[in-house]
Amino acid sequence: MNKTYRQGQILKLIRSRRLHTQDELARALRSIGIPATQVTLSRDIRELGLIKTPDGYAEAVPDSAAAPEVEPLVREFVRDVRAAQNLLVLRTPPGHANAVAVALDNAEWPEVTGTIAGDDTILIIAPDAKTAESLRQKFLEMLQ
Amino acid sequence: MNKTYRQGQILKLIRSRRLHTQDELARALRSIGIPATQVTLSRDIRELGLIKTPDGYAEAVPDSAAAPEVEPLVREFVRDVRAAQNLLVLRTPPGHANAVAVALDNAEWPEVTGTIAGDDTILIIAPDAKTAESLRQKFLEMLQ
DNA sequence: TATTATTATTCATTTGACTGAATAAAAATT
DNA sequence: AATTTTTATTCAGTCAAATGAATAATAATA
Repeated sequence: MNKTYRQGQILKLIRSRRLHTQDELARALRSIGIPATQVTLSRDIRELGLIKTPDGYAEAVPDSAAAPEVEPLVREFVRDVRAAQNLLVLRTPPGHANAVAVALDNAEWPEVTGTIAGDDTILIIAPDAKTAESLRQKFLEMLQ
Repeated sequence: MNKTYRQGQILKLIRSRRLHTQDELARALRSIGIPATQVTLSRDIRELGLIKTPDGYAEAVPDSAAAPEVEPLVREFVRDVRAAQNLLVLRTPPGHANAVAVALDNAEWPEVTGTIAGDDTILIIAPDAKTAESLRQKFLEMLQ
């Protein structure tokens, strides 16, 4: 069973009814044909940034929600990294730039003053040229 | 060595100089620290939709460029699929909707009249409700 | 056409992501 | 505080993607 879909159904379930424990959630999922153990749900809950409330599991307020990790996204989607002055230009396959930029924004690195994403290009504004270059190195290391 | 990055560097290389054979390309890559065999490059070239011209390998004109496969993207990114009348709503993690929509647009399925993508939501317009429902099934099967 | 050069495919191996069983850790309850 | 319930972690197994060696298929050239 597909992980992203399972996580989507977890979100759907906790929005529609109160689920207080991971075992309860496991049963709810099983009833819609998605088998998963408590171990897997523990991981899903962390990845989705869910929090446990007296009313059951709930989504965290946006800013504290689980931020996607930068490195896996860079490793999967970044085709090229170029520096120009204090700017960095990352290229991705078509349509993927935004996802990488979202992760970068959430990460709130000091080296990243801001980002703008198009369809296959991300512009990263760094504080200065030196930082941009070291940031470039950081990305290249992620790409090995 | 990372696949997406290697493919990005292949694009960069063929834009900057004429590379006539896959072995030539392999050598060019090796010189910038990216080891790859001819076998791997044969696959990369297909995935990138490159074409062989008298001036060496080149990118295909956009429309005939290699379209990303729908199924792997759906499997990796789609969290939920809902139908309403002749419309289908797909949900993805933040930032990934566009990539899936790009693949759907390129696929030019008869069941998909058009798509609109936001940040984490894709609206698919189908010709009619029946088609929308069968399309929903198609997606659910991809997700197993 | 025969030969050589180039590219694509098959098969086996490697690698990493995902998952579950067992269990440790933490929280809740008695 | 002791017990029970719930959650997180470790370790090992499974599976799919990525890759290369060998080789088949195709294209270019003599």
